[in-house]
Amino acid sequence: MTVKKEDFTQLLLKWHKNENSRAMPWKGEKDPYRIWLSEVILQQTRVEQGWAYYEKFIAEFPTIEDLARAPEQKVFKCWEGLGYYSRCRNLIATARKIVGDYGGRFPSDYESIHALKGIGPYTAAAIASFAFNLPHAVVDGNVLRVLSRYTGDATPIDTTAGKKKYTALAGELLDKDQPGIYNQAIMDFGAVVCKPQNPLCTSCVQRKDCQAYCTERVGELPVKEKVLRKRSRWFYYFMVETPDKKVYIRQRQKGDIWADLFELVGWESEEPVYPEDILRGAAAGRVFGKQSLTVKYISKVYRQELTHQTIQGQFFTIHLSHPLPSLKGYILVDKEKLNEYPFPKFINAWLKDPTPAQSLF
DNA sequence: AACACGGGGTC
DNA sequence: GACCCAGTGTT
Repeated sequence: MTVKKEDFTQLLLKWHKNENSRAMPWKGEKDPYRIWLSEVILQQTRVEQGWAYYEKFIAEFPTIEDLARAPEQKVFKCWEGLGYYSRCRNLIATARKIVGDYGGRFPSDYESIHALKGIGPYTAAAIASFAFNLPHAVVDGNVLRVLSRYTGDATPIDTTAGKKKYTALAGELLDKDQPGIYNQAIMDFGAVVCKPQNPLCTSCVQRKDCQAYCTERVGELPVKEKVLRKRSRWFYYFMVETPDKKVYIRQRQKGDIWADLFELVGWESEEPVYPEDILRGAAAGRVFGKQSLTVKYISKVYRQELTHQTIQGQFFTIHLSHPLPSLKGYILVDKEKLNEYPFPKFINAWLKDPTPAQSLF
């Protein structure tokens, strides 16, 4: 499929200039630090959702030096609730690398930018074009959708072959005299006009040459190959409180969901478990031994839907008569200071509003 | 190439 | 409930 670049690109730029009123705090930004920060926040994240986080990060860490020297936990606390927490870990690592190895100055060529942690082809192209005016075309979900529809191409966008094909086309269509403007324009166009659902085809400036529109296949494009599979997980957590109002928490390790965030004492099950069985089970015995403990509350069943998982679980409030002699891997912190630690949304839902007892059999 | 990784909006 | 969002890293 060949595309007349002069048509597509010129119409796109004209639309951007005359009809695109989408405003964002980082638009037109030239500081590579701010561009980078906004792009990482926006990976797989809607502009509306990332907006407040960007403002918070800029206020808290105005420069890359501020970010590089900040305690990790403080940065994670700022990221709390945004999801995909490896982005935060890589953000910290890259800030420290740039400050340590590049004297605080962002590298200014595509390959060096791409080599940084948390920066893939999309983010590297965004930074290269927005900050350094380099001719690299961004390929995000918007671009894939726009190009698939415009060319009427049913090649799946979530395959290696598809990405390669659309990336090549994106590079051809790029206006190399103003790559930043062009990249901004095509992403806004995808978000505002060529939307996933109910695109604004009847008023679209590209409709005359849009193959999907002309052949009435807009609703069928782009094509995705992979089917989403969901897994169910159950988490049973204990707020184990000592007489002096301290509780046990630990940091989750990498390799699973919520890496680097904190969690309460607890364990996971592949199947739902009755509260009675949780408390009677061997695992509870290993944790609490013969210690006399009081179960103050058992929460309702909390549930959270994620893209690839359904999380369910319950929270037990336990009061100890004496602190446990040792609880390997856990730290003991003041209950009042729990809000200084980043927790998954699932746990925060209960921490912020602990539902009182169900039955205390 | 396939899969894991959050949370939220829209229909 | 299904799909998608200014994707990246690991295996």
